Amino acid sequence: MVTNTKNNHEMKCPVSAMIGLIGGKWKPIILYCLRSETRRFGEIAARIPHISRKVLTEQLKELERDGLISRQQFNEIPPRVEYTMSEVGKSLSPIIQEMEKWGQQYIIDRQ
Amino acid sequence: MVTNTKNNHEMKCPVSAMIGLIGGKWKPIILYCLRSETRRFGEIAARIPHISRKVLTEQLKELERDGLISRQQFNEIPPRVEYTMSEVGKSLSPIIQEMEKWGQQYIIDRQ
DNA sequence: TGTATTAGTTACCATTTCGTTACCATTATT
DNA sequence: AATAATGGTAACGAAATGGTAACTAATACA
Repeated sequence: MVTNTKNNHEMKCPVSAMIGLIGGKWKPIILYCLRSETRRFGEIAARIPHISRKVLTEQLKELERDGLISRQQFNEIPPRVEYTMSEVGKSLSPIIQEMEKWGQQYIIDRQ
Repeated sequence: MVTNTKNNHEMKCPVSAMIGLIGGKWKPIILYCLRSETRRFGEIAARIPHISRKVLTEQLKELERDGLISRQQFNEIPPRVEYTMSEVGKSLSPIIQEMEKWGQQYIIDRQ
């Protein structure tokens, strides 16, 4: 999945742009994890088995950079960082739900 | 999304599955190119500048394997091969349209 | 004979993405 | 003094993806 928008073609295709935002191996699951709850870094990691911290960090950074989630850091020891869906991220929910329905049906039909 | 429950986190997330089908650098553009017309290999290549024949072949094969398009080969010289959206592919159109609308708005808002 | 045409394939390389392991800073607790 | 807790980084490598250039088969046509 190509996520950045340096390529002109991709910049002009809104569908590619959107797939770039929510695609990749882990982003759908991360967004699902945050769909209705604010969560700490460690909570997300615990709820998504097999994701490495490095990749989780990277994906969260991208999601934040792209405005889909927001990150709040508390100056405590040990550190606390909370991630929350932004309004932009929430505006995606209906489409993601439709994608989910379609994907489920597709999986069933293909079996 | 059903992925990240403890018992079946091996199971693939339907949203990821769908993104896998239509994601990547060129598939959205290919699907757009075929949305209402049957087209020959060369026509698709001509309408998508900068795509290499190798990658176009690969992506068309995957789209066909996944049931989103169908391929019809005519035994002529020089060869003729036509690609058409399948019913499954067409059933994606409403979602892709929603993605397009959302993506357009996102691009506007981010400028 | 030589060239054009179509829909690819093959070999090879570059870039992107994903994964593993070890490590860090700071404080409270033992 | 050692350890645990949290939210990361750094170094490295493997795998997936994308790109380039050369090549192919079969026939029509000049």
